[in-house]
Amino acid sequence: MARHHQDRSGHDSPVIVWFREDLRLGDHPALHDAAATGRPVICVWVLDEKTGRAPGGAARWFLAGALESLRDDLAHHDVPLAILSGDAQTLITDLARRCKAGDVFWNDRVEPDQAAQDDRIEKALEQDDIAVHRSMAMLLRRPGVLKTNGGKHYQVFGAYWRAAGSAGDPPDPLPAPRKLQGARLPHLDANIILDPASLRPSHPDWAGGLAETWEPTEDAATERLAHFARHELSDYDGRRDDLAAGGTSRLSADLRHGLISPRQVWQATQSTRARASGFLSELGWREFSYDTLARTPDLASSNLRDRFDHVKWRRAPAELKAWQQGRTGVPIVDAAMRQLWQTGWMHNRARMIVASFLVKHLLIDWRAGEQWFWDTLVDADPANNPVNWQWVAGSGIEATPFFRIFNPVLQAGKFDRSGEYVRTFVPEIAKLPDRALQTPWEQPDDVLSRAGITLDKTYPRPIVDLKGGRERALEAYKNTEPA
DNA sequence: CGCCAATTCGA
DNA sequence: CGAATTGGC
Repeated sequence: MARHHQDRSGHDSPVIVWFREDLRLGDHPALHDAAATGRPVICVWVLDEKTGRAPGGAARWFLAGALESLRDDLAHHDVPLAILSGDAQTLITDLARRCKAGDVFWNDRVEPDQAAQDDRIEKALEQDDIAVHRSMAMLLRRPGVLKTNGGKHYQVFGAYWRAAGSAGDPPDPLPAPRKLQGARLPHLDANIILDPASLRPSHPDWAGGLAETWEPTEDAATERLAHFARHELSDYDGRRDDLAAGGTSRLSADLRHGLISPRQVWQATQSTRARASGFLSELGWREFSYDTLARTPDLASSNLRDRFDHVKWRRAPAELKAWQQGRTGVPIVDAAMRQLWQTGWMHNRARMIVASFLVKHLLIDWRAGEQWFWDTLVDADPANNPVNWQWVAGSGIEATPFFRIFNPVLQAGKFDRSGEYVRTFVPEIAKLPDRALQTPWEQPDDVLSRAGITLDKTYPRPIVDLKGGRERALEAYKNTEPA
């Protein structure tokens, strides 16, 4: 525990806890340490859209609920949460001065713009003689800690994760503070107060689908983790790739916004069977992605491999739009894109299929796909999202070879064998028999008419010939090979 | 966490 | 002769 201040009159000065991507009470080092001072606590959260990457629409919807829920949870302890909007440095330093706080606690951010802002704010506060206490809670380990023997950053996930394994287990999660004492908020100008509800998108249709799918509260996230660990984890490897089975953890949005912590996930999944499964390495990819983001500020805008700067991406706005709206004419792609639009989430296997289709078959710049995911995923993550898009495009670390091009029809045969995924999200072709479902354009008229389908009217023909698109991509990617 | 075609396997 | 495996792209 660090040094504490007492104000000159001898009263306990309040301490401030600045919440960021850690919207929970459990395993929250900043809140935990603030509570341990025994002094009254004020909590604050700031939307600073000019620092880092402003959250996309679906993430804002999730944030709205998570903030309302956090405010309620803190209110049970009579601790206030100020939800503000504007320049974080101005707002935090001003709040600290005005409530005569002696200490400010936060859990560090990793995104480079935000990390730099944290450093600036720490300096500004310390000039005011306010102590800053910083912890790491959003990752199992601070970025940059694990290095190769040559002192370099790992370029290959497998090596990175092995090194992480031999570096020992991460610390156990902290309990939620049992006793918290709130302080009164000072008067806040109306123009800096943010009503979380205003973060929700105005499209009622969109918000409706999100509300049916997600419950952005710490309690629900904790419950989901426990349920996954107890009932689903043991068969994770067998079911994770089944598009319709729901065999994945679905914890991505909770992790992204910090309704649960990676250390809690780690602890919940330590059975022998769980450790042998592929699940923990998914957590590892998240660590690896943040490790990359920490030293690559332009991760979402620049190819990690320069050779990809010469790829001639197609400008094809109509095809991009068809992809976004789920009307490419390839059922498995359309099902996935509609799942994304309707629920704010897409199965991981489906993410690979639609990304490969956009970047390879349509030869459209991965950044266009990355941006669409950023806007529409409730779990849109500044590290995972660009790292995975660059992985598919081949421009990233440990990327797929340029000639690895998913055939969406074969993928559908392997991972949507029953057709349940396509039938759920592309109902207009649901009456096709299994063997015809994934390739309506290849079916004779009688099969189509029995299923009530008129190509180009009730369902489109593919916007790209799969074989031709594949060959075009191979040609375009040729010059990305190492010399 | 490839595709495809050639080749080998195995009932 | 179809399924499984292999190797180049």
